[in-house]
Amino acid sequence: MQLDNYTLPSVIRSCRERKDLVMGRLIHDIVLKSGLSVDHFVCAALVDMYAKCGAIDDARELFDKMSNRDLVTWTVMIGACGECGNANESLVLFDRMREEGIVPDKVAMVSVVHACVKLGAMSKARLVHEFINRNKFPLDVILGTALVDMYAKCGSIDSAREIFDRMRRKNVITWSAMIAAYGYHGQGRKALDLFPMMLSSGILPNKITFVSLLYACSHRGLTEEGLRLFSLMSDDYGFEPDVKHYTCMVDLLGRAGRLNEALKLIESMKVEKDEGLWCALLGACRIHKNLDLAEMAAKSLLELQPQNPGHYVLLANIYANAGRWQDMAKTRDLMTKRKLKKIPGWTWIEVDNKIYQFSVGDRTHPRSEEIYLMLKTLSKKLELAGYVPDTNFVLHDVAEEDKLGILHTHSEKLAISFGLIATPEGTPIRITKNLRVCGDCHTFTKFVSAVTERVIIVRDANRFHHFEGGACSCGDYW
DNA sequence: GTAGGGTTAG
Repeated sequence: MQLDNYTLPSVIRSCRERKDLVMGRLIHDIVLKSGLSVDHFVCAALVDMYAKCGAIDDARELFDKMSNRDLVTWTVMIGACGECGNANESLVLFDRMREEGIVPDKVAMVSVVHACVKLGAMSKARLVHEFINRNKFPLDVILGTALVDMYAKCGSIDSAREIFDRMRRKNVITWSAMIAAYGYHGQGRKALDLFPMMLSSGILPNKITFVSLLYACSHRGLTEEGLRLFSLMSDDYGFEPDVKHYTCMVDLLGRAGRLNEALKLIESMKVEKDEGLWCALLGACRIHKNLDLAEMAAKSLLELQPQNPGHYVLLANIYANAGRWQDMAKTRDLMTKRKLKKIPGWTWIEVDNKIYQFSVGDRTHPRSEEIYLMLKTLSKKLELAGYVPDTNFVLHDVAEEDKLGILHTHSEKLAISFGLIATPEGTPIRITKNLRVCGDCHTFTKFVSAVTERVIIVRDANRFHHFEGGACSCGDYW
């Protein structure tokens, strides 16, 4: 039989679902020979298939070659850019789409909202929200949930809650998103308070709801509550814990210093252990300086994932904190031998709707002189207030003096200094980091919030930190 | 009769 514009998209969708790029390319060849390569449905399906299989360049090439792109194809491409780490491009595409006269619908807006989530850029988030309001898009449960997630991940838990409260219809995903949001903003109590509210509104939790609840407990040190929920999950709801639930529990017990119980729990597991689980245990060993257990966790971790430089850095930091310099050097050598490099840290800050990016020791910013001057003045004030730089967080083979220099110019310190000179006094400073914030920068930022009387909101790779008056919302649990 | 959308650990 002849293939047509109905059969081909279905076949292409199967390739997408199975992430079968080889088959996908084969079908693409068939499309080219079939004469259907100008069909909307076929093309959109191909772009989507390439994007979801991680072949973003192929998706883009095909997209650029299309002569008449319709709304769905634009939406697919906008979503693909956001997903593959180029959320900025998503927003650029969104503008271009409208310039070409294509009117977005609510599904397109979800992809745009999602790009803002990835960017973590509050001013963009507000603009997109205004656009949604101006064009009177009804907040259905999916677009509403996306907005809740967007505001939370851009740093405003209050705006997220406002949207949440205004949503007429909420489902389990909406509730879970809000619970998770309180969790990563360090407001564990509020996360837990939502649970009975959710139940009384007739919504049943799923396994993800429980991950979010347990996460909220571990990040606030709510140990007993977490243990109760963990039992409740299987006893009352019949959910067998998966590795994510165990990871939250290891984190919960580990942070609380109950490392032996954490280890016992791991040993009792019937599901497969993954690197995240060992990471949680290793992180707890760092906090509580348990070197023996750290080495055991690190061994399992590096067996499972020998190519992740972050694991070596974490272990090396643990050794450094314990003054075990030889072991630290060994860990670093192992990294070199395996040709691994520490992932460079980046920090972003938005000022006047523009995003500025900093790396360690960065001098590319046009106001570099002023930034470094601010950093210098600031450091003097902080030291008078009692701040002592912790050079254990520098993993370079350099003399102590140089270490200070490197630590001093970590990307988050530069971004904060820029924030201080480029925004009005008293306004909050929001920054985003691609890695976890380092211990020294965490202390530094606490002092800055006290000395400058600014609220500083930091989104790192894991969670949010709200610094105010010399303290952090994470309660130093991070 | 065909395509695009939201939540989760470390």
